[in-house]
Amino acid sequence: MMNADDKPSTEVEVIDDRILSFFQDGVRMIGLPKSLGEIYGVLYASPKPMTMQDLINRLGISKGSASQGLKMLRTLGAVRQVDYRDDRKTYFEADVELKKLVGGFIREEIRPHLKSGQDKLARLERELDKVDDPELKAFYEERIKRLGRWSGKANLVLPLLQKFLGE
Amino acid sequence: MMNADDKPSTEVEVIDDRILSFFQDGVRMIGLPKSLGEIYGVLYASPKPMTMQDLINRLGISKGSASQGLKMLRTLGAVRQVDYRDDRKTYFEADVELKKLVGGFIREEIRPHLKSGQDKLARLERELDKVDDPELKAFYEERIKRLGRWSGKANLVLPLLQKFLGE
DNA sequence: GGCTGTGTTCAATAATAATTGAACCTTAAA
DNA sequence: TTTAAGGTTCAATTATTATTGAACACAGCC
Repeated sequence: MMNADDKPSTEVEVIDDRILSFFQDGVRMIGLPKSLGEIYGVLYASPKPMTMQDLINRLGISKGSASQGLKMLRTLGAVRQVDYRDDRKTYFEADVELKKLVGGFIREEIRPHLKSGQDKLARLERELDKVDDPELKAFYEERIKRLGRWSGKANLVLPLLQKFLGE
Repeated sequence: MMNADDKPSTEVEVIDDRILSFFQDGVRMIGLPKSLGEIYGVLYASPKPMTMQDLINRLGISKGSASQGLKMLRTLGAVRQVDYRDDRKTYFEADVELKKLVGGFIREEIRPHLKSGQDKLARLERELDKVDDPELKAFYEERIKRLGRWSGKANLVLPLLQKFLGE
């Protein structure tokens, strides 16, 4: 959360740290590792693109962490590589479009779970036939149908959400 | 996920296990401990109210876990105590209203984070005055304002979400 | 009172998830 | 073709979270 040496000195560093801590909490809320929030936070608070080494210095994290964190953030669409100076290094900057962030999160973290849930449901429905007791069968039928409705609603609401947060 | 003895024998037990596994994944997705999903799943799949001891037997978990899990599920509004038989025991059943579940989750897990984020933002804005460099100040101003917009959108969207999932 | 069944709490422990660091790959410069 | 810098991967380690179990509280019964 702080500089690598734990001593924020300038006013700007204080602000950076606050922004960082904002994102640290933010990612926890949606169940992503803290370091993702930290990396994104640093990039979000930086007027210039940064290299992996910059992040390592700033946050005091390992090369492995930085590499993996950036990878994940890129697949989420939260961070992008940019051309900047004619280095061998790769430079990164935060993508600050909420639409993009939410979209990436839904695509990577929500959809797959939802899908696997729906597969499970389909299997469950087939299982149901084998229940003999008609009363019990009716009970399960209702409960399983309800799960289907939940799932359907989630499918409906996600695009709406994305749209709403997008404009 | 299975019975305490790991041998689902009847068809009904197979279905129960499938429902259970459905919820195990479901709670992971929203970042709650697996055991909550298990407990809720058992109750969701049960035509009758159950006691804590029933859950302990079914899931092979400890008394402490069961007690804590039920407590959490009650504060989320996912499970409720019901009168059933004139026992000394307390009986529980699942609340199956999606509205209620989503509402409880938003209230207990989302709102507090959102609130703390908004507090952080307010402090950040005050900090901003102390930045001298006008260019840098403009940059931070933009970024911080953007965070405020995100936060505002979240505040707007939550009630809508709840409404949409409710009917 | 003492005893038993039901439930809660919380420090200790176990399980899980995140982070590290060493080995490795690639590319470009020497 | 050797060296070094930038980057990735993944098994080992560390940190974090969840679960346990023992101690406790309460209520009804004997």
